Amino acid sequence: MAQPPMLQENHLLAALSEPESARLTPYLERVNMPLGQVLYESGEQLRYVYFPVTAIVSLLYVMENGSSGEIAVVGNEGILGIALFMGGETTPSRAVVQSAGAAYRLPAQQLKAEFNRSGQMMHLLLRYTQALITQMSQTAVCNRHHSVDQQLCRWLLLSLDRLAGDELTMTQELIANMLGVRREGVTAAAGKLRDAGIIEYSRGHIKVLDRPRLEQRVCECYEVVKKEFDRLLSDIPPRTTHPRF
Amino acid sequence: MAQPPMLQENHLLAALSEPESARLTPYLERVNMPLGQVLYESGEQLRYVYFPVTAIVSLLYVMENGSSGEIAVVGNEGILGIALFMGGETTPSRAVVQSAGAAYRLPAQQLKAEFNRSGQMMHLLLRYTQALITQMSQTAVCNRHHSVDQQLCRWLLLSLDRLAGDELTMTQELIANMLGVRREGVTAAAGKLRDAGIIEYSRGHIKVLDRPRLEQRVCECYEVVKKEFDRLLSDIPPRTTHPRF
DNA sequence: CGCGGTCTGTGCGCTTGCGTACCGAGGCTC
DNA sequence: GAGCCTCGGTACGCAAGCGCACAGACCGCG
Repeated sequence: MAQPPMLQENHLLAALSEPESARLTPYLERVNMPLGQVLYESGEQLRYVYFPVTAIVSLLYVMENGSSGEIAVVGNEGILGIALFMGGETTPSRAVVQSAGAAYRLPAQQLKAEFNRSGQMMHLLLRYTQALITQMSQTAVCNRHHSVDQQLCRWLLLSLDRLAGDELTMTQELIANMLGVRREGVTAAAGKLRDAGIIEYSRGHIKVLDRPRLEQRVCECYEVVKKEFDRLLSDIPPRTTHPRF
Repeated sequence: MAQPPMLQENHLLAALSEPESARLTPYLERVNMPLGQVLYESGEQLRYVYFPVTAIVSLLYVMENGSSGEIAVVGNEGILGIALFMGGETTPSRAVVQSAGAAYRLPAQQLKAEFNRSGQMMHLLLRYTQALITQMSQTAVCNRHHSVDQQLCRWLLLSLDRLAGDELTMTQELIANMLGVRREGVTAAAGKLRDAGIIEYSRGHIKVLDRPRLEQRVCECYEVVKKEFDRLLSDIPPRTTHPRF
C-alpha cells in the first residue's frame, strides 16, 4: 500500500511486494500508446516490456499471404513481452495497440534482473503466462468450431473487460483482421447485434448497451478463459478491476 | 555424458547437467503408454510429469458439445505437465497418447523442487514452454486460414518428426478428432495424398512414402513452428534427433 | 459548401466443410 | 468358416464463409 498509487492500475505491478516495487519503480516509465502502434514486430528483439494501464494490446499473427489472426489480447491484467523472461527473446507474433491508452514500460534488462531473483514477481509472471496460454488454446479451438457471430461476442467481451467504459473505438475492418475473417462477415454479425438492441455503432465507434445479452450469445470460450484468469491470478491483492478515472 | 544413456532419449533430460541428472535419476521411472491413454484430464491435479521417449502425446481440448481440437503435440523433444512449474497446477486441456510408446515420468514434487533451484533445468523448461506457445499460436491461425488438406500434411509431418520410422498407427477418425474436422474430410484429404503416391494406408496404419512432397503441400505453419523449436532448443547438447533402436 | 476518403451495407456466385446416411472391405473372435 | 465390428469410401443437401463488386452514408478538410 506504500506503492505509488499509479502502479495499482496494472494488476501485475499492483501485486508486487514493497521491495520489488521499490527496485522497479525508478525504471518504470509511463507512455501513451496510440491506436495501431506496433509495440514489436514478429522476430524483433524486445527492448522493453509493457504493462498496459488503460491501453489494450493484441497479439497478432500475420501470415505470408497477409491474412492475420489475433491469438491473445492483453490489458491492464497483464504484460507484453513474455518472451524475454521465457528465454526466447523474441516471438513470431506482432503486438498492436487495439485501444489507445497508457502503459508502463520497463527496460528489458530490469525485467530480466527482477525475474532472475526468483521472487514473487517470477511466480506472478509465470502464472500470468499460463493464463495467456489458456487464452491462446481457447482461441485455437474457437477458431475451429464457432461462428463469426459468437466470436464477435467473445471479442467484444474480452475488450469490454479490459476497458473502463462501455464504448470502444474500432472499425469493423480492424475487428475482421483480429478475428481473421472478412469485413463483411463482421458487418453481418454486428448488424444482428444492433438489430437486437445489444450494441450500437457508427463509423468506428461501438457502444455496448446490453452486456448480459452479449454474454448469452457468446460461446463457452469466453467463460473458460475468464475463469482460468481468475483462478490463476485471483490472489493478486489489491484487485483493482478497472482503472479509476 | 556420464548420464545413463537411456535419458538421452528425451531431449530435455539429455540436456541436463550432471548434478541435475543425478538428483532426478532416482525418481525417474520408465513407463509404457498405450494408444489412447489419458495422462491427465482437463482440470485434474497432476501427480507426475512425463518426458516422452518413443511415445507421442496430444494436448487436446474438448468442448462442451463434444467436438475437440488438438492444440499441441509433444514427443521426445518435450515434457507434459508444464502447468506444474508455471504455477497453475492444472490446465483446461487433456493429454492423450497419440502414438504408443515409452516415457519417463517424474513425481510432481521432484520436478517442482528442481525447477525452484532456478538452475539450467528451469531455463530449459521455460524455453521449451515458449516453443510450445508458438505451436499453439500457429495452430490457432492454421485452424482459421488453412484447408483440411494442408492441415493433414502439417499433422503428418509433426508426427513424423517425433517418430523413429515412417509409419504411424492412427485411424482417420482419430486424426479427425485431433484436427477438429469430420472424419470424411480426412478421408478425402488422405485419398488425395494416396492418389498422389505420397502416403499409403489401411485400417489404422499410415505409411509416408514421399516426405519431400508432403513438405511441398504443407502450409507455412509447419516450418514456422519447426524453426522456432530449433531456435529455442538447438543448444541442447547431445542433439539425439531420434531415439535409436 | 463541396470534395474525397473512410466506413458500412448489400448482393451474387463459389468453395469448403458439415450432417446424415449407407455400404463394402478387412480383420478379429468364436 | 461365420459373424461381427471397425475402418474407410461415397453421395447428397445444406449452411457458413469467401472473393468480388458496388453503392450509400458519414466525416473531415480545404
